[in-house]
Amino acid sequence: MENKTSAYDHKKIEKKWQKKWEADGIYKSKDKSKKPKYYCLIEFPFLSGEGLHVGHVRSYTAMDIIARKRRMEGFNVLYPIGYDAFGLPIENFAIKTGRPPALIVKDTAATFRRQLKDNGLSFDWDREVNTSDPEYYKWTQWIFLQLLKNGLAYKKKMPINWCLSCKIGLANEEVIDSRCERCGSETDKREKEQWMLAITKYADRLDKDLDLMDYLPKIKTQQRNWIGKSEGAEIVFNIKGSDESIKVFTTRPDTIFGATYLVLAPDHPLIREFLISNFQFSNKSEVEKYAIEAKKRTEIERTAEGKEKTGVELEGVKAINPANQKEIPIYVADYVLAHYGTGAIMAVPAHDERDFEFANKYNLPNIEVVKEGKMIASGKFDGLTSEEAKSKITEFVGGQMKTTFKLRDWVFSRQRYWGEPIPVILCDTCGIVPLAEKDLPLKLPKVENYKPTETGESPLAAVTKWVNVKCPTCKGSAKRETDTMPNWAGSSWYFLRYIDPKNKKAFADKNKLEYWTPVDWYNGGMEHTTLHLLYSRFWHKFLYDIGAVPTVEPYQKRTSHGLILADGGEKMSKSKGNVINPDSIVSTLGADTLRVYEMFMGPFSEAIAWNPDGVVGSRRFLERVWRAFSKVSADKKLENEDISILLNQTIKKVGEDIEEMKFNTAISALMILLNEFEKHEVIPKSYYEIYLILLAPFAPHIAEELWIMLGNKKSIHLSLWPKYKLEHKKDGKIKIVIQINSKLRDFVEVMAGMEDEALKTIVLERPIVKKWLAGQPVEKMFIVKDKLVNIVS
RNA sequence: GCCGCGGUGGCGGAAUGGUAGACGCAAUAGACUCAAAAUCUAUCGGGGGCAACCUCGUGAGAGUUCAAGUCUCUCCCGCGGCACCA
Repeated sequence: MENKTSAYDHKKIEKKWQKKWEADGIYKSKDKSKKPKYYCLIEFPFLSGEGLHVGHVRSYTAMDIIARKRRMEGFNVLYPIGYDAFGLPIENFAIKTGRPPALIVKDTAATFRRQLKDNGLSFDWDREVNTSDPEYYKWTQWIFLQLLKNGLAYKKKMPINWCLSCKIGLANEEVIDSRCERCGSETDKREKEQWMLAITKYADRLDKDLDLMDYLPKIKTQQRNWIGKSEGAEIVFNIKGSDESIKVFTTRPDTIFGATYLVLAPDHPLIREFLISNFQFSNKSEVEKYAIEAKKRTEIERTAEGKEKTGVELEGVKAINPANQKEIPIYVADYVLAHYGTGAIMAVPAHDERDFEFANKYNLPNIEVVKEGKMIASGKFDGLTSEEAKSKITEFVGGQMKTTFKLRDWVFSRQRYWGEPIPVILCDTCGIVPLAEKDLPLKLPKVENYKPTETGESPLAAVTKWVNVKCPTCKGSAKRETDTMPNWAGSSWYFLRYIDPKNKKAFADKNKLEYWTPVDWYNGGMEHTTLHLLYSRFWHKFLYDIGAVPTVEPYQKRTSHGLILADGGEKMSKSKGNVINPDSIVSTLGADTLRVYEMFMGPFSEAIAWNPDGVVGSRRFLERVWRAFSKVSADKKLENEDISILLNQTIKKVGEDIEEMKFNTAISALMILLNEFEKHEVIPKSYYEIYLILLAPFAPHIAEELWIMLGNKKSIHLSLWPKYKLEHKKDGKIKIVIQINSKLRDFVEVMAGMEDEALKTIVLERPIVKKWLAGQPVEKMFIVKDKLVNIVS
C-alpha cells in the first residue's frame, strides 16, 4: 500500500510551521523549571546594513542543532539572539545619508530578524537585546562606572591615527599603507588622552583559569600566546659617566655575557628625556628624526623579521654590561616596542635572530655564550646549564626575576558618535567625576553631524547644550566626557542581559543569574579569540569580583566555526559582487535545504567556499526523504535485522557527531541510512519515525511536516532523542583484513572475538596467503583484534 | 615577521597509527520519454592487464613504526589574528 503524497514543496510548509512554533511558544526558555538548564550561545550579529550572511546561517544553524538536541534530551534550553548595534558601518551610513543611526538600526535589525526567522532557528525571541537601546547601554555604562570605581579605568595619552587632510582620527581599518582610506592623503600618529581599561591586572588569571575551561585547544593556545606570559629578568645597565641608567627586560638573562649592545624603543620615555635634558650625545637631531619617523610605521611593519632592521646609535654614549663591565653601545631601533617589558633590551646577536640581523648590519660583535645547553665564555658561570644560569646570573648582576605579559591595557575611547557615551563629567576643580548611577542611562544627544570633529574629538563635543554641565560635586561649570565606548563594550556582557532582558533594577536578577550562568556552550569565529573573547572574560571576572555574577568564568565551553568564502575561495564582499544572499536560497530551495547544505558542505571548523552546484544535492536528499514516506508501513513484521543494525549505528553516529560538531558526517550517515531504506519495498514506520527525529535538528520543517503526516499530534521537536543499542549480526561473523608485509592481500570472515592463535592458523591456511609467502618463513604476526592481521616475513 | 590553523580524485570532502577516497557534486553510458527535465541503473584517482589482479598515489623532502593522510623534523603554499572593523 502506497501512501498518497504530493511533491515536496518547501513553500507550503516552512512558513506554516514557523508560525505554529512561534504561536505555541515551543522554543521559549523557562526561568523556573525542574529540568536541568542548558545555555547555548552564538555571537550576535553585528549590524552592518548588508543583512544576514550565509556565514551567520552556518554558525547559528550549528548551535540550533545543538539546542534542538538538548531540548529532546530533556533540558530547559536558553538559545537567545540580539544585535550588536553600535559601530562604524552604521555611523558611516548615517554620515552618508544623514539618517539618524537609531533609525538605521531599527530597519537593519528588522531585516535581520525576518531573515533569521525565515531560517527556522529556534531562538527565544522574547529575550532579544540591542546594544544601542538606552535600556541596554544603561547597564554597559553602569559596568563602566564600577570599573572606574575599582581603579580599572584610567586616562592615558595614547597615539591615534590621524589624517592630516581630513583632520579626523581614523580607525586602523581606515588606514591603508599609512594613507587615509577616505581621501588618500598621508596619515600620522597623534597623542590623545584616552580611556583605558586595566585588563593587564587580570592577565595572570585570564591565563591560569583557561585550565578550568572546555575550550578548543587551539583557542586556549591562541589566548595564552596573546596574553604572552613570560618569565624573565629586569637588569639595570648603568651609563658610563652619568647617573642615568637603562633597565632592560630579558627572558634570557643567562646570555648576558653575550650582550654586545643595548636597544631602546624609539618611543621609550628615556629618549625624550635625553633629548630635552642636557645629557650629552653628538647626534641628537638624527635620533629625534628617527623617533618621529618610527611613529608613522605600524607595529607589524616595525617588528617584521626579514624586513631590514633600522636604528641609530646614541653616539658618544656607552652602557656598562654589569656582568663583565664591558662598555657597549646604545641604539634606538624600532624593532623594540616601548610597551613590552621595559621598552629596552640587551641585544645578544648570538642567541636572538633579530639581534643577529641588526648586529650584522651595523657590524656589532657576536659572542656565543651557550653551547649545547651549557654556558661558555661566561666567566665563573661556565659549565652551568642555561636554565641554572638564569637565576644565578640575574642575582650576580643585581637584577630581579620578573614575570611580564604581552597583553596590553585596553584602549576604551573612540572619538565617534555611534557608541555608548562614557558617563563621566570632567571638572577643572574636581577632575573626573563619575555620573551618579541614578542618572543612567546617559543618552546620546541628537546631533546635526555624525562626523568626527577637526579637533580630533567626537561629534558630541559640538553639542554644547549636552556637553556643558554643572559639576555634581562643586557645582562649578564642567564638561561631559565626549568619547564613546568601543563595540567591545556592549558585546562583553550581552549574554548576561539575555538572562533577564527587561529588568529595570539590575542588569539581571541574581536568582536568574544563579540559575542560567555560566553559558554552557559558546560558538563563534576564531577571529574573536583574542579580543572579544578575552575582553568579555575580563569583564565577567571583574563582575565576579564585585559580587555581581556567581561564576568566575562566563563560558564553560567554546568552539569555533570556519568562514564561508565565495565560489572561487575569496572572501564574499559587496564590491566583488560575489555575495550569496540566504534569502534567495530560502525562497528557491527552502530553509531546510540551506541548513542541510551549510552543515554538509564541509568540516564545520574550517573555511570553505560556497558551491552553487552543491546546494542541489541537499535539496535532492530532502526530496528523497519526502518520497520515502510513501513506502512507510506500520506492519511490525517488516522490521528487519540488517536495517535495524544500521539504524542503531546511525543513532549513535548522528548523536556523537553533533556533539563534536561533525555535522557533515552526521548528514552523511543519514544519507547512508536513507540509501538503505530505498533498497526495500517498504519502510517500517518505527524506523522512519526515528529517522525523522534524527533529521529534525537539521531540517526542522520537513521533519515536522512528515511527522504530523504520520499521524502524530505533538510537534516532533518535543520528542525525546532516541536511544540506541549496538547489535551484532545473529551469525556473529566479522571480516578481517589480512596484510602481508603491510600490504593488503586478502580478507577472511571469522567469528567475532576469535582467539589470536585460532585466527593465525586460519589465516596461514589461506591460499592467497600461501601464494604471497611463497615458502618464506613467517617472522612475526601482528593482530588487531577483530580487525586485521599483518604477517611479516 | 610573530601566534594559530590547514594542504587527500575534476570539485566539497571521509578515514580511534591498521582496507585511502565514505557521503555528496560534476561527468560519462544506459533505462524511461515524441523530446527535454526530473527520476532510476551502471561507471567514475593515475598506469598496466581480456580478467583475476598488479602497481603508483594524501603539498615537497627526510625520519619513527610490522604499519603513516594520521606521529617527529625541515621546507613550500593557503587561510585567520596582530590590539581603533567587529
